[in-house]
Amino acid sequence: MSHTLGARQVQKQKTRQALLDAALGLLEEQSLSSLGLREVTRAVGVAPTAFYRHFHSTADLGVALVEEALGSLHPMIAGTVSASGDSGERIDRAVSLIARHVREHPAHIRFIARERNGGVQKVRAAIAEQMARFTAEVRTELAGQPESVGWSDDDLLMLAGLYVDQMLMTAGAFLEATPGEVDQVAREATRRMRLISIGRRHWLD
Amino acid sequence: MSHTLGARQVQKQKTRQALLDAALGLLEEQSLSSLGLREVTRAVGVAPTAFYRHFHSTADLGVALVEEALGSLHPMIAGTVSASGDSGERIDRAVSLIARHVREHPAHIRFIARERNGGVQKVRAAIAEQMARFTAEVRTELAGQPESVGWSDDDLLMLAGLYVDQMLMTAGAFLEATPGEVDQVAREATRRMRLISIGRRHWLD
DNA sequence: CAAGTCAGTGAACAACTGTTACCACAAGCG
DNA sequence: CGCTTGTGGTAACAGTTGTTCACTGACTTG
Repeated sequence: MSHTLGARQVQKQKTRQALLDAALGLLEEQSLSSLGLREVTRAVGVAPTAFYRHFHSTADLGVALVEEALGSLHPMIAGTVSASGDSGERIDRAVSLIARHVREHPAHIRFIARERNGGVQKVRAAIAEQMARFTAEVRTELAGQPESVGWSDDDLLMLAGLYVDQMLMTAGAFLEATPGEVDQVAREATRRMRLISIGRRHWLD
Repeated sequence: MSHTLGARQVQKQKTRQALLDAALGLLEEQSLSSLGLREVTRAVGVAPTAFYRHFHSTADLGVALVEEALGSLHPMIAGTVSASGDSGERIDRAVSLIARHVREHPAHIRFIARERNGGVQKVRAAIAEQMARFTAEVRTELAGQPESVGWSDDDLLMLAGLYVDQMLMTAGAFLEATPGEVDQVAREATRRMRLISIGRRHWLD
């Protein structure tokens, strides 16, 4: 979509990415509202003023982090819901996909879980918007399944929201779990999803 | 349980409560990890050093806030689950009880929702402990209901956790909702709870 | 190749932070 | 009553913060 950009832009993007990475690292032990601009630049090794070339404020950086963290989740969510097999197999597959994603990108999902109700309004809004997008995607995915005949659009959206929220909570539980607790978290999450699926099957009774 | 304590202790408790109240107010627009000790004392109108007479740090104050905020929730949760009537009536009652509690103590539940995944480890742990206690209470409450015959203890605990998490998420949704959206949030929460209840009814099939 | 653009630098600013040591003075107690 | 206890206040400390201004020098463009 864009022709090869000059060495100038490349270097700029590299610094910008370094700022994002450093911020994500620092946010493992604090919230965005306490993240200082100087703290980030110090971790990267650039002058504090360089920050302004990329972001207006740390809140702005937070919004960029939301895009980065949730952008990579779109394919996963889609793959989770549209998997083949019966209900039980799909749930197992979904839970292990979540576990893998948390293992590979812990800082990203920690950031989302933390700032979803965090102290920075713009970041909360950005996360809510992306989550609504997820929910809508899951809804259309669910709509194509045979179990969904006779469902109203509203009810499908409700079910999708329930699934999405449950996924994020499961991811958060994986994060806090010690290595020894991971299996138990997975089993609990599986049973929760199974109960929801059972509720889905009898919703129209 | 304690005999009337002297005017000394009374004044101390009053200051302590003022610090807690001021902190809760300040935390509506930021997270605990960015809350400064001086900020709190300034809001109360006492010297910064007075803070140390009551708390070691702002993290300590956060733990105290957890007790205050979740202590008042115990009776509500119990009343929610053990209400009389059929499943649908109990759900409606629970949702409106949540709505009322959010309306009356918005700062408390905002604090809990925010710091549940917040940047302060000790506060996260305190919230997790209280939530586990809630879940256990709901479990024993559920165990006494006729719908629970044949359920294993593990499955009851799973269901209780699902309910408790759903309640907190509903409370959080009420918080972010504009006055015009409140009714829609209530309806969505009701439908979610209903689906879970349906899943419960057919769990042993 | 000259001119201009712009990412990053360095110094300075006023304001703020947590923490310390020391003091004042009212309450509690022998 | 005198003595101790302990809440709260004052003053000062070394560091930190966000933001400004003028600057350098490598890249881009005409």
